[in-house]
Amino acid sequence: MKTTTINDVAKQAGVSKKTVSRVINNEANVSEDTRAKVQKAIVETNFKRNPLGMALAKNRSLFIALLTDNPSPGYLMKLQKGILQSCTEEHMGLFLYDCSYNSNNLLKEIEEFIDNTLVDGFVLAPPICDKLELLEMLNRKNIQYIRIGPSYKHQGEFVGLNYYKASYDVASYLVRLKHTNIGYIKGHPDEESSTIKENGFKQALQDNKINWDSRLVAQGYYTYQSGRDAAALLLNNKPAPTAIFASNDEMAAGVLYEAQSRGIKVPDELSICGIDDISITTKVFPNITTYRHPLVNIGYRAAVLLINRLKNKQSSAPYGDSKNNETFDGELVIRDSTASIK
Amino acid sequence: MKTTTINDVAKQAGVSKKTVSRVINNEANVSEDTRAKVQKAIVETNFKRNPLGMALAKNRSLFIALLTDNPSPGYLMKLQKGILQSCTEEHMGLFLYDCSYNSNNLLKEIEEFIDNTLVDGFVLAPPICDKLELLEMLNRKNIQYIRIGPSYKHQGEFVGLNYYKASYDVASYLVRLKHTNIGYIKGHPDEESSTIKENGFKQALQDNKINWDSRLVAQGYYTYQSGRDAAALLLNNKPAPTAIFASNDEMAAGVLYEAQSRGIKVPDELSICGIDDISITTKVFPNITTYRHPLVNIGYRAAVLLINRLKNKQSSAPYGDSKNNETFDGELVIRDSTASIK
DNA sequence: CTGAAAGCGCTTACAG
DNA sequence: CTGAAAGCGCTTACAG
Repeated sequence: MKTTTINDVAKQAGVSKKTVSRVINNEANVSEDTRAKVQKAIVETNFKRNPLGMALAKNRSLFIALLTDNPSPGYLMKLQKGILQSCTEEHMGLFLYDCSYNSNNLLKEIEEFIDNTLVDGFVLAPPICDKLELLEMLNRKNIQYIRIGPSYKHQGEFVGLNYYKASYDVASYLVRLKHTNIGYIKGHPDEESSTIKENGFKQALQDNKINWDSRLVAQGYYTYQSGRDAAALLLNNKPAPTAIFASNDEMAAGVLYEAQSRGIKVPDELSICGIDDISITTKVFPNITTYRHPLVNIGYRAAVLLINRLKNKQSSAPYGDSKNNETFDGELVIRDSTASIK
Repeated sequence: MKTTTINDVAKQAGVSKKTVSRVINNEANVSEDTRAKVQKAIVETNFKRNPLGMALAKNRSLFIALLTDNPSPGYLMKLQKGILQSCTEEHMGLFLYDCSYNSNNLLKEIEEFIDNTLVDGFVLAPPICDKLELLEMLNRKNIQYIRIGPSYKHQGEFVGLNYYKASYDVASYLVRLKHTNIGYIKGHPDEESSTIKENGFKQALQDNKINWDSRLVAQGYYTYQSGRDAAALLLNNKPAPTAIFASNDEMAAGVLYEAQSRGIKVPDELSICGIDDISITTKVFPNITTYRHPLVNIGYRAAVLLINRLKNKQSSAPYGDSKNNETFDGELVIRDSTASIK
């Protein structure tokens, strides 16, 4: 099955292939007449531009990749879904690359990946989006990227989640339920988001005149197991907290398990909240109250911004230092894992 | 940063670029002497073959893609992880494409994806791997693929899971726990695996002289919600089943939720089992007894087989009709959602 | 506004 | 065993 090339279109339209190239790239300086002729020929010959030809000539593939470090599956799935959707709309393929945050030769591995696939854009998911050496390497190699996460040391563009509002709102909600003895499980110490969420939590306490008690704070790492472990610690307090706020859902699920394995009734004896609204929150019993981040949308927008940037760069349209950042708000989602103090 | 090309290597080694090409493709007919010279030059110039150049010349990208229909996230994540691992080892990129099984123009969309990315190989996950029109289209376009799932109408190669053994073993285990009133939730009616699992279940009942009771069988669709719905139906039976065997974990999690929301104690009043061993089974309380399929391994092997095939085809090595199928066994994993009848 | 030439990095087909 | 030529499908840089 011979595919039709730019040459076939040129012949059919009676123009040079350069002119065809102009049309498919939407360049200026083509008379309306010939443009129409070419477009007609494109349809007639069922022409599709071969991306490899373009990539080789331009030295840019327009392929993008999602770089992850295998965080919570539910989080990743939603993000991935949005990114994929945008890529499909833009007729682009999405590469996947799963790396290891702590690998010693992380940078080398990623450079190799770039060489092997010739991607020229990355969507960086947390926690990899906060890895400064990586961002610097990408800058050096002139590989475009967009970060999923809050602004970080002024590197690159980002699509942000409003982590502060998330934790502030969740904490305030728990206070409205008359909880004052609230355990808090922090996120991974290396991630920007952890600090921001903690600040939101503290501020909510302060605004409600509740004292901050360090015995009610436990270190987590955004993983299920770390949520369990932290809950075990917090629940050993006397008196035990009446609510535990885990700074992501993956940990909240761990808290729920730990509570249930100790025979603690949720929400009657313990309220539990998370952040993100990943799928597991509606699969466990009881469903977990959380703060919904529009992750699918966030992934979608991140990919759109990245792809637009690549395309603009290609057509040498103005692309200054103006950053196209977007920050998404979310909303509190009240479910069955929280109840008010009687 | 100018990258070094085959020409640079040729110059450095004092040979023609064709000879360099021979060396990097491991072709015969190169004297050991020049091969060594070229290899030395490759190292010295830090040469990396540009995949786009090769792809354009050969009209094959060696890129592969994972084609999914967004099944249970946990299932997909494990599969993806294995595939990714193999791709990384082989220095290949993995494209992702999420399609909609029921889309009217599924085939057209996939053809477009192929045109846009020039992938020349697919890993087909269930349920998409059982879509005959798709397989035929891929055959026609001469796109290689490997299916994750049992043999199906003699199409293509596959990496199979032993579904029969899975359900036979789980059912037998429930019988050993003295359950005789066992509810069964079938898989999606369009998927081969559903029939095979049901056969395994029936055979186990028969071998243990337990009568098959159609009121104890409910239709599921491999989704969480369908598991809940089916459980609701089954639990309305009088007497209610003492165990429910869902033919995948996603549904088993739904069963657990439904039971708990009715105040039914698991495992004391109801035992629950699934199949697959996806991550949710160890995140809910109680952890769910299941049959572990080595999904990471399965994904890994599938990608290895596919990539080898592509490479062999490329080097025109013998590639007959000999199929390289592999079938993986799994193992029963007993956890806390099952108990014996007193 | 349009096109002929040269080139991106590699391979195939052929000649020696 | 080795290489010069032509080509994969597209674009850039230039000329008109």
